[in-house]
Amino acid sequence: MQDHFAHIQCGDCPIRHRAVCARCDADELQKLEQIKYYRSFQAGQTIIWSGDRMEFVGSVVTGIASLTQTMEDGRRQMVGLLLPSDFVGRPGRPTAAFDVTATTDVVMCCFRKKPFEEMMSTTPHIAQRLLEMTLDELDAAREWMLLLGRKTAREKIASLISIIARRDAALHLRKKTGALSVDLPLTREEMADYLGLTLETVSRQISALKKDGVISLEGNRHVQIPDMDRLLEEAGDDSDGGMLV
Amino acid sequence: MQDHFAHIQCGDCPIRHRAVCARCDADELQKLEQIKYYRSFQAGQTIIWSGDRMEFVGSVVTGIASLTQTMEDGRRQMVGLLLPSDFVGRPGRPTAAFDVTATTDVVMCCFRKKPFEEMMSTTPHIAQRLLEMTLDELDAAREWMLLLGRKTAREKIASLISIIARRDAALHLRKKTGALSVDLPLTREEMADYLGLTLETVSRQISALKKDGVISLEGNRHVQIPDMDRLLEEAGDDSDGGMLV
DNA sequence: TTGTCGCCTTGACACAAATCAACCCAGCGG
DNA sequence: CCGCTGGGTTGATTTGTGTCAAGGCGACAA
Repeated sequence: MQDHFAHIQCGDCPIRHRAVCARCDADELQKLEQIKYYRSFQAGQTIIWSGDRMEFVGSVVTGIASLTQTMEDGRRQMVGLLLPSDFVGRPGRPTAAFDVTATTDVVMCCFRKKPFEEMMSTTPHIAQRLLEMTLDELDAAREWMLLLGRKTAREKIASLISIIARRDAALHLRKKTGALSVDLPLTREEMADYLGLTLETVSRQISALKKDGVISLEGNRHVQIPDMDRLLEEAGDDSDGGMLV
Repeated sequence: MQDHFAHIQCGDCPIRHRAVCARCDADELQKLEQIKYYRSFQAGQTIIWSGDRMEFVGSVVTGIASLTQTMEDGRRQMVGLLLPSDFVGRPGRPTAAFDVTATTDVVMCCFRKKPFEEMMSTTPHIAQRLLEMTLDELDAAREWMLLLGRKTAREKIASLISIIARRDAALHLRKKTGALSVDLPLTREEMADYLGLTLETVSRQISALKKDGVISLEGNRHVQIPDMDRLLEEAGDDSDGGMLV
């Protein structure tokens, strides 16, 4: 990925925080150590409610969390998927704008918000780093708007699978050639909420892609991708670069 | 609006740049004056092509511009609407991610990118300001994802009208009580591209809302809103706060 | 073993929105 | 005056997804 993803490991934390980048010096890292703590959440547990006062910012260390929005009548839309190393929080904002839910068991590395914000105002490159990350998220959200507004159900499914495959590959630093396989970290219903579909349509389209040989399944969750280019073509994706989920 | 929208006028520029806020001192403003210039665009003209190298950042001064994405087969999705005072550009990024098109005649106040970025790295509050603005845009994009993924055509139209009314009211500092009226700055087709619909559906739903007395029309573009709460109810909107377009 | 539960699949049918098509109207230039 | 063009409306029909309903499968507990 691009150089702006350069990041280093933060103390004894097993993941690399993208917000705490290689530009941080030893002093800064030590300050971060002092305000950091870990929190665990069980699958299904709500990490943050929309509108809640947030007392921390942080990164996902292990597990998957999702950002969702719900209408009064129960219609739900997932607006973001948080994978390990993804940043959570809104520096400079007192409250959360969306629900954050643990999809699997989740461990988060949190920084107390107040001191983190103080660091931000004295350490200009942290604000710049966060700005870059937020711009990436904004691009991703806008890409997703194209998917939600204009793609067919089949294209939506193909897009989702290829994006998870890409993120997965980036995370595990696997090579991108040959046959890939991915574990879908979401239930059919969660995929539906992400894609603006119903779970039945998701199921049907996955079956259709399987029947047409675009993917093959092993169990319900494990997907093999014999030909990534074919999948991308099904996704209707011209831009196969840069997209974050 | 919230205090983070606090902003001051920049030199002789007729609008207030939200990125150049009250925290800027005289020195900083003078630096900005030196790197600023104006550009005009005609309605329909493309301001920036996706992928182009961008040599400036700036704000819309007058007119309306739109951020769009197009698939190879021509399907289009508008991913943002840029009204006067909205910021354009991606500090820290060399290229544009989406097409920017002038919907009406547009005047932009631009800052040369390189010196602007240099100012950013020496003036921490500008990066923080931009981070806050980008977080707002991200929230708006995510709200729009709910609209695109889960709302009906009727709800989409009602949402669009109420959002334009709100932005308009904020811009002109009108009071929000009593009957409102708004000019739709978009053609039916542009609305369709924004809402993930076809222009025929847009037209039909506007007619339906008119028939049901939720809005009334004067010409094609001018909308009166007898009862804003009724419109918000039609929009299925719980959160009537904060949303930017 | 049997029952239950969560997750998933598949079928039949309904319906909202897309598609295709005709037409209206205002503005404008010749 | 005319015809033309761009934007907008409305109708008829098709179609992609949603909705409702039944059932499969694996995990787990009694």
